[in-house]
Amino acid sequence: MDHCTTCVVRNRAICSALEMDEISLLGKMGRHHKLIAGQTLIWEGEDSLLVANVIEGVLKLSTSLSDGREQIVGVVYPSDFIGRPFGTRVQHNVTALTDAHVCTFSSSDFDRFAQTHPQLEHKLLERTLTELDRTRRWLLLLGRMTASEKLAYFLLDMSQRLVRPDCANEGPIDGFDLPFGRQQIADILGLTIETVSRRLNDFKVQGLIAVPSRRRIEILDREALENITEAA
Amino acid sequence: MDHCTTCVVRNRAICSALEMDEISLLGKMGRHHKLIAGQTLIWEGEDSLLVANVIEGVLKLSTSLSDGREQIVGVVYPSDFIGRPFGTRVQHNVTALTDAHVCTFSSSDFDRFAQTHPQLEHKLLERTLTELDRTRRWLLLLGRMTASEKLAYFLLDMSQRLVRPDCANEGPIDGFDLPFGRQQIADILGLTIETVSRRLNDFKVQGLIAVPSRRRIEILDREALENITEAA
DNA sequence: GTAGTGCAATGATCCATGTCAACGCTCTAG
DNA sequence: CTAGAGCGTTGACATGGATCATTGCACTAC
Repeated sequence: MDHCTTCVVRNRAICSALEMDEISLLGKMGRHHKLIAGQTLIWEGEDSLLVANVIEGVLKLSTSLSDGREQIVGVVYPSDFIGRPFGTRVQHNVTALTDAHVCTFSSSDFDRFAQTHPQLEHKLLERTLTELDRTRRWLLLLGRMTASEKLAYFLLDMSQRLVRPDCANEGPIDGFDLPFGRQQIADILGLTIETVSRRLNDFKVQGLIAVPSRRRIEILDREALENITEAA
Repeated sequence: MDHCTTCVVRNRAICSALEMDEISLLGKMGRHHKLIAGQTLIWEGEDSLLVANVIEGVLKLSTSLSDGREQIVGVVYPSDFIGRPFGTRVQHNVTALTDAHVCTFSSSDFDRFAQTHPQLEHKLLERTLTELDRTRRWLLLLGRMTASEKLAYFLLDMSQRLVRPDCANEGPIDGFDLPFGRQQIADILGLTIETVSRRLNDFKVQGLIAVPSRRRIEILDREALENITEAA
């Protein structure tokens, strides 16, 4: 939680995300926060509007009903932005799934900065449109897919998104560690942990995947998983 | 489907949406299309990327699985934008729910225009962020709500969004005509028509709503509907 | 009027997923 | 070693919503 107005650590994530000169952006403003897995990001002050940029780690965005039912509505990775610029409050919780490092900006600082850097708005718009598309595909998943279809889609999606940054080679990988426990998978897919467990076991029995440890998944038959999502 | 390069009809919607001078935008480019209810907007050529602005009417964005299951992933109203600027293909169908009037721009024209008008990008970003928020709340609905909760939420949402443009007075209205048939309500909420029909009837019996005709809804007990969505 | 068409409502049954409860791993602390 | 906590798995059972089939109601065409 070290406040740093003159930001020593170069914010590589934000710069590479925006394809901008590092120096122009940095040392500007921004508070760096380290979060440990499970910790929720507090939008300090309750009425101070914030925007944040993920530097390291994976975080979830979630909403709940008053009786405790929870739905994860977004998962953010390094270089992604969280929050609502331009004066609207964000209305979901932000929780670290792994240890994480984020950089927050007050909404007013951010807006002021955006005005002088049209490239920022452009990049942000592109990313927001991409996120909207992703979220809309998610609607199809939640509204119309069976548990098996949801899980197959989820596993394939993860195999694309969890590509290690150090492996520059593109393309999905067949073995990966989920940043999620069973409860979180359930909260993403709109299921219960029991159903997640059972359908995952089905896949295992059918030889489509291997689960060598709690969070490790190995895809053995990608094509079969694709067939499950695409029709049924 | 009259092509109009020098656009005579002033595109009020797009201008008011952007809070820009009408003249600056118009006569630029843009093809006007009239769609009749049920008609699907064809992104002509299949590889020409388009952006569109709704001038009049209500349209749905939908995706389907190969076996016919359909999920509506967005509903757009006058002044809303459809499509993906910046060179990505849009991946859902756009269908008119009422007779509609849209104005389309080639993606390249639109992008070129956007570069010289940073306000356009700004407004577009604001709208996209709002739409993303709305879509994320929809995830909660599809993933975690029961049929009754979904319907109550839907009715309340409609009562806010279907405010006639001529009624300048803000606030939700208690009687309105849905631009949807039962099947479309089902496709929005991830239900079947039968369930929609049954739960709607429950509300009727309980005196929460009246349904004087197929598409007309009158909310009699708003508070009760709110209680249904917010907890249960 | 009748016939036909397109939706919506209702009824009977089924099944996928939720619910509740028990059990089993694995890791840590002592 | 044992105790306990935290997850994940498995089993038995309940149920909300889907499915299938029928009926009803407007509206149009003739």
